[in-house]
Amino acid sequence: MNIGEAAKRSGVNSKMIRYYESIGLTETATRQESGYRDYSDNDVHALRFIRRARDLGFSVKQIGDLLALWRDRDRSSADVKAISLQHVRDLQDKRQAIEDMIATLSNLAQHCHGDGRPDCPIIANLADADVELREPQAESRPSKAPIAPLERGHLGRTSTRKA
Amino acid sequence: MNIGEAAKRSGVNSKMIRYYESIGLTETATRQESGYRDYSDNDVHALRFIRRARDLGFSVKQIGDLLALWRDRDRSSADVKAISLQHVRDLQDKRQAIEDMIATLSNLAQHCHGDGRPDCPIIANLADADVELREPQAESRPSKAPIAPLERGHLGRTSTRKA
DNA sequence: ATGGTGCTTCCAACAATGGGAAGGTCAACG
DNA sequence: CGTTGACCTTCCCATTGTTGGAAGCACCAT
Repeated sequence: MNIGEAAKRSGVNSKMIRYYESIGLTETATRQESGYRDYSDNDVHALRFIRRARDLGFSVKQIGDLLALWRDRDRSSADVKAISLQHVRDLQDKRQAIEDMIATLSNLAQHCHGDGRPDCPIIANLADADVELREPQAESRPSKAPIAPLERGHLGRTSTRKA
Repeated sequence: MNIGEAAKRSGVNSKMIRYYESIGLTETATRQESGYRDYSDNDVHALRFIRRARDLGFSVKQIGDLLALWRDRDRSSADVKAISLQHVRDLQDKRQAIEDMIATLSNLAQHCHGDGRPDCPIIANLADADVELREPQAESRPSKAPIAPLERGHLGRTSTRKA
């Protein structure tokens, strides 16, 4: 079948199918006489495997490892589990980083009037991390908590970075 | 002061400082007679502002907006709050996506022996989403839950994508 | 003057994806 | 038969934010 059909059936679009081939994630597709790439049901199956793994947030590199294990009938399930659990830990780290950001920013936003006046604790905090927040609108809170850490370093960005 | 010193004081490295200038996020730095960029305490302040915003996961585009508001003494805090709350929503979406992945993958991993045997529900699920999991090791659970959704589409990847 | 460090610019790469141009193929239709 | 339109091919470019390097000046200390 043509690449378009394979794309439709696998849920991976043509562009990506060619890309995955180009980086060696999938085997080099056989060609029809026309020069068109030719795909079998088996190929579609592999593409679906890739798509599912991508949906689970696996990197292309990890998927390569998983594909190798998939093809290896003698693999040990421990190998697969190790990759997966490592990925789960990566995801948990990301989640934590995001949650920290949400907490800090929500806290700041909560203390921002959000009206026409220029005073804004969010801006003030970005400009100078030492600023403290005034007490919230109408809540029982110690009011003097020096807000979130937001010190230096650490992995603020969500993007995957080189380990 | 030289760029290296500004980098040290702001927590933004030289490479990034030049980059931020090149994309117009910061103003064009004045030059010393040597041709070296020259930075004032004020510039360092702005760079710190940028770093904090990056730590909170704001995109460069958003930071540009926040910087404009920072410089505008007549800004309304509502504008700042709007940007921030939108960002919080973006972060929450990301967190949700990640949590879904964690849930699915943890579930699969939990059902994987992780020993030398080749049977592995993780691989099986990637290969064919219809496979069902056998009952867990030793837990009270309905055992027949057709595992996580992981249907098609949606935003599986964590990376920021064009809206 | 010589070395080492810091600065300059420019170019490339990463990951994963999308957009588009320029051209060849195929099937269907008049 | 010819043309149209949908599909395929390769190749290049853009994205986002960051890092790496190379080649070439500037500065400071010995």
